[in-house]
Amino acid sequence: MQLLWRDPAAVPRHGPRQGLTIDQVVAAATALADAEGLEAVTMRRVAAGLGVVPTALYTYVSGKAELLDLMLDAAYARMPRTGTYGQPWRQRVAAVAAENRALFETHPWAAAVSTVRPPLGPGLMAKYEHELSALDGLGLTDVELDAALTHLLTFVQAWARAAADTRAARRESAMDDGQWWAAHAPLLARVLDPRAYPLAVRAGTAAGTAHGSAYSPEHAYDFGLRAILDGLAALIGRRG
Amino acid sequence: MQLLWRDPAAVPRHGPRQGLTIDQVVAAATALADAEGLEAVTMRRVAAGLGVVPTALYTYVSGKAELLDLMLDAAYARMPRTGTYGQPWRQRVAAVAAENRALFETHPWAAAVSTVRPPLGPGLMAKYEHELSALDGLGLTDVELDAALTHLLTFVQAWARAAADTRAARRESAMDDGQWWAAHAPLLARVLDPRAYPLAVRAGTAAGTAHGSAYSPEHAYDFGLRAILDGLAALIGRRG
DNA sequence: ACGTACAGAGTACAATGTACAGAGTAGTAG
DNA sequence: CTACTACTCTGTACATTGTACTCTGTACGT
Repeated sequence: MQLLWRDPAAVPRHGPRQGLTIDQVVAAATALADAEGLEAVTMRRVAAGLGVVPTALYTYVSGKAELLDLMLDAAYARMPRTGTYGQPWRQRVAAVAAENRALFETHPWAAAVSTVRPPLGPGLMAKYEHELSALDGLGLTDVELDAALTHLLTFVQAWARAAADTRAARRESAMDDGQWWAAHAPLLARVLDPRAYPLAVRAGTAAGTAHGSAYSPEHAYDFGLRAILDGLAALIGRRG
Repeated sequence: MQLLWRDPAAVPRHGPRQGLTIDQVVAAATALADAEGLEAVTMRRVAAGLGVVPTALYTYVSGKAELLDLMLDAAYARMPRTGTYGQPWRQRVAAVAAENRALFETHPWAAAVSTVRPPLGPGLMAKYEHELSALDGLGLTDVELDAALTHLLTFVQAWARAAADTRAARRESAMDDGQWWAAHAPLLARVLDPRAYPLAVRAGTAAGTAHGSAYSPEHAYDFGLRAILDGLAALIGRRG
């Protein structure tokens, strides 16, 4: 908490100056996560990137969990915030979703770190304030405002996790969807009886041929965002 | 894949009989995950629970990832499937959501394991077939059917993860929300200026006092499910 | 009966987060 | 100016993880 806000009451008075800054540590860890994923962020590698011994990092952060908090809040703080004042509300809300989607595309690791009881730092506060403003003036109560935003953000994060998992599965199996299907087709043909699973085979085939794979992040995002906007419209209609 | 479907072509012909069955291994791992969470599921502890040396498990599964696949498919297979034939569609869809919510309440670890390119086993197929039937007959195309179900399941899983994170945060900080707030209030009061973050402070306070904490899983579920049903209603209205 | 293919035991290794002890440094109190 | 104290950074150490490898013994097919 004190670190998140860079609380000046927390700077030490005695001893040698620190050779690095918290921001350098956070930046090094973020660069590593961007380049090689969250699992590459080990205390040893972050330290090596800074020319320092692993345990030296513990004078900057209390542990790895706190480092992740700081990374996330810093990423929030850097998010570009589209000005959408005066635009129709569906566009404003879609812009919020797009900003979060862009965050997860720049920093795929951000989707993987937890978000409940999140790092209550300046980055998150600025983000929250900005995103609430996109939903303001629709006649919702304050509680509904918060719930609607949470619902939207939950969707975008879940989508980003699914998209990242898709990429990871593709990479680690070293097959594209066609190869995967070819490898498993014999067993599946024997076992996926259309009489036992009529709807599943029908819908699965339809979705598969429409998207070229079992799961299409692109289509899921478009469908999901539209559904959420329609759901929000119903709430607004009830209130306004 | 062969293991998921218990392919009889995969049973060995020579050598000693296996002292255990795959199902015993999966059951032991599941029991461990239910009781102590996914991080307690180590090959060593699963093996110890079965009275066997860790590396003996590798004659049953090819690695930990496959074990998790088997656990998930088995959990899918055990899910009770509510018969909702003839009920209004909103009730049918809500029942699907409730079944998945119940799954994640019985097996919190299930929310944490990935779901894209999922274990295409008998449990998943039966689940998929059952859940599609709840959405059938609404005038949606097959692709929309699949997308709508995916959207709903993504929501329930994301909610379950958030709920689990909430519980975990509470446990590991060893504070309830009141204590947490009391511990951080001085700094937050200094730093959360209502003039800098007017909407955030207003909506955050409103949500916090309404739910007794920053995030209420219960409220998020009710709000989210309603929003999704409303969004689906709009799609159905457009089609039907 | 015998060789082959398998089950399970034991050992081993690299990687992780971080606790702990020691050496050196810079402010502050006397 | 000196001594103390609080601090930074280093190095070593440990428990824990998944799993590769080797070895011993077993039971089926010929």
